[in-house]
Amino acid sequence: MATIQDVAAMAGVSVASVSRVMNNSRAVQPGTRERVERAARELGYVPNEAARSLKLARSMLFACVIPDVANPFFPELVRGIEDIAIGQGYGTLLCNTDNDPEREAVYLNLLSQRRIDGLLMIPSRDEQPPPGLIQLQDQGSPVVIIDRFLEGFDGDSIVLDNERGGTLAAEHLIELGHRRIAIINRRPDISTARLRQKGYEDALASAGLLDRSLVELGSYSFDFGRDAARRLLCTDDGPPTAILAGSDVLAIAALQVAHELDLHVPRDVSIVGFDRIAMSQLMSPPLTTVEQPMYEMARIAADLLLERARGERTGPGSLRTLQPTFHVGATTGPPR
Amino acid sequence: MATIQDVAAMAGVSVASVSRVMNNSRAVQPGTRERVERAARELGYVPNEAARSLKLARSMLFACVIPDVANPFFPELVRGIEDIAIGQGYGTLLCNTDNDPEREAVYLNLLSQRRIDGLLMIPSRDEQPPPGLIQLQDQGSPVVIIDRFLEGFDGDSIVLDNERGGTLAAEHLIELGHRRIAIINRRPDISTARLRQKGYEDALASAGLLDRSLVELGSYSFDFGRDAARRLLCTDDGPPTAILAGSDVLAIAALQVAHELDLHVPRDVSIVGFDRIAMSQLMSPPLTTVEQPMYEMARIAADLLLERARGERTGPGSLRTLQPTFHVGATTGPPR
DNA sequence: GTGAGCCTGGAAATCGATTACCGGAAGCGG
DNA sequence: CCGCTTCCGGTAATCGATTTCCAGGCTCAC
Repeated sequence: MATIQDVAAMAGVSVASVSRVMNNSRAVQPGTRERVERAARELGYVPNEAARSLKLARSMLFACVIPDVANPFFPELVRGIEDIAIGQGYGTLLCNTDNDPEREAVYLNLLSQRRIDGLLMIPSRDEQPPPGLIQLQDQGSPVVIIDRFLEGFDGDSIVLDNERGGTLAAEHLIELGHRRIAIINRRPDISTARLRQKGYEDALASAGLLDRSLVELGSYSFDFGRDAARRLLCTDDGPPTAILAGSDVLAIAALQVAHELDLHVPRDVSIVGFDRIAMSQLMSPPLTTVEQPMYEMARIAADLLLERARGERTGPGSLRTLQPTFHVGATTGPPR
Repeated sequence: MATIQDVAAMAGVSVASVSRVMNNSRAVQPGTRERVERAARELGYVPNEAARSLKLARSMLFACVIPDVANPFFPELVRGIEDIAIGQGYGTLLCNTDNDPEREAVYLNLLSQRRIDGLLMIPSRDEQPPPGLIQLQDQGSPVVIIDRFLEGFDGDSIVLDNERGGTLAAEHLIELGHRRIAIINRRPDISTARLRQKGYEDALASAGLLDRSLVELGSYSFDFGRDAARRLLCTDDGPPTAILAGSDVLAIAALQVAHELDLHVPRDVSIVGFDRIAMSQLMSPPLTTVEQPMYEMARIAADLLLERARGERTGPGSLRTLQPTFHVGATTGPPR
């Protein structure tokens, strides 16, 4: 591997000149520049980023800590940050936590060692920042928490107005004339589920339609969605005419169950999702759902990280709340 | 930020001892170890990975270069390599090329600078290795090409027996009694499409069923799938009773079109996909498809990278071909 | 008692870049 | 022609770790 020394020797100049040519950091005589560039080319010189990082005390690395890239909800987020990062010469480290605090801790430690210049994270828990996060912040790495609300976190956050999203979804069904509206949602252990639930319940309650026997709380998993939908739809005493699902994955599970029971959607049962993952629009029929603009959120986050990494932005963290957009697809209609 | 010097000073020992304690690289008196560990803890010392990388001439970094994480086909791959990598203390850099050779080149250059210890890649073209790839290999970074066959590449490759997969899919439909079988596939500009196509055509031809007017070649995109399916199914002169789709995304598009045309699947038309992406099994009905075990392929690739990175494996590249598994879902049945 | 061998710890070189500082040459106004 | 500034190149310190080499002390067998 050719080093800056080799290039300097071949070009007959000092390493300082080579560095200046490579980084355009100071004026250099055209002749010198020419010789350096030729030497670099001939030797196939590629600057060693580890050495640069060490000297410059920055890694040119962002990290994205999320539960699981294979979950259809997250890839857009990764794309968003990655697109911005590469445009500015930053690499992006991907970390899947599986919502496991231990695995998360391992990653945060790894990122600490690497002195990353920015972290975009969806925390596995939302009670309090994990120790690794605090450490990273103490080191001076900017952190943006996205999607979930993290209790006691001191940094930038970007979230969706989940409560409003829940309200929009519920009101849509109420306006269509539904009276028996079920809810399938994750148990309220994370902020997104909690707030969406509040949105649903408040809207239903103020229309006098809240029926606790039609509420199924569990996880965001496909399997829970299937189980819950089966319980709701297989009942004898009047199944619901509509289902509010706390995520698109839950909605898709419900849709599958409806198909299996030979129920027509939306004639026999209306279904509303939440998130608007890409997949929800590729299905047939396309899902009525509340959009959470993940790509956009990631871009905003990446810009925040950049500004802080460059010192263009200082001071306390900010909380930015985006408004959801409601999209009427083909899985909702008036009840029979 | 505390450095190894600070820890040494606080513990009253030399930096060598601190390093030895942190890395367990040589015996150290229990008393010394104790003092070092206490000092490290109190100072919140985190070793600087850039300095280690520089000295040790290794980055503890793998990279994964793929077209797009947001494409449902790739996340499993990323998960696979990431799971192995973190288990061995390696980080994973994610690079989305969008199949754009220029963006790919930018990334390969970035990875060169970082002296990554291993690269798992799906090349944007398969004619010949891009210059950046050669450079990376010259640097000594092991490279594994996955999924596609890269002409003239000198390294390890892992591919599926796509031709066999195509044959399996076609034979399934032939055995069910279909006579008018259409094909929707990507144009044969990359090896996967080419070989799958060959598998389809050979099987159909040897049954005397190949009908070129029922072959639609374009891209793997959802939109092309819709257009092609519409052309095939909206015709007056006897639409096909079955469709072989070159990917699950194309199959899902065809399924959507069939629904829109009020055609029942599989009664009116059978559909077979390829890849078995997670989504294909969440739909209703679940897709009949050829499985390409992406997670498994990624794990094998990661193991190869590790072995080469550690010098446990040397010598010329190998080509490993995995056999596809055929899964009968609910989108195929006998023709009417 | 003594030399060989082991154990432990420290001093210093090293990895490959960046850049502060220095100095010589050239330009230039008076 | 002199002194000041500007331009450009080089020398060497520096970032924060690892590791080689060396030395002192101890054990132990003979």
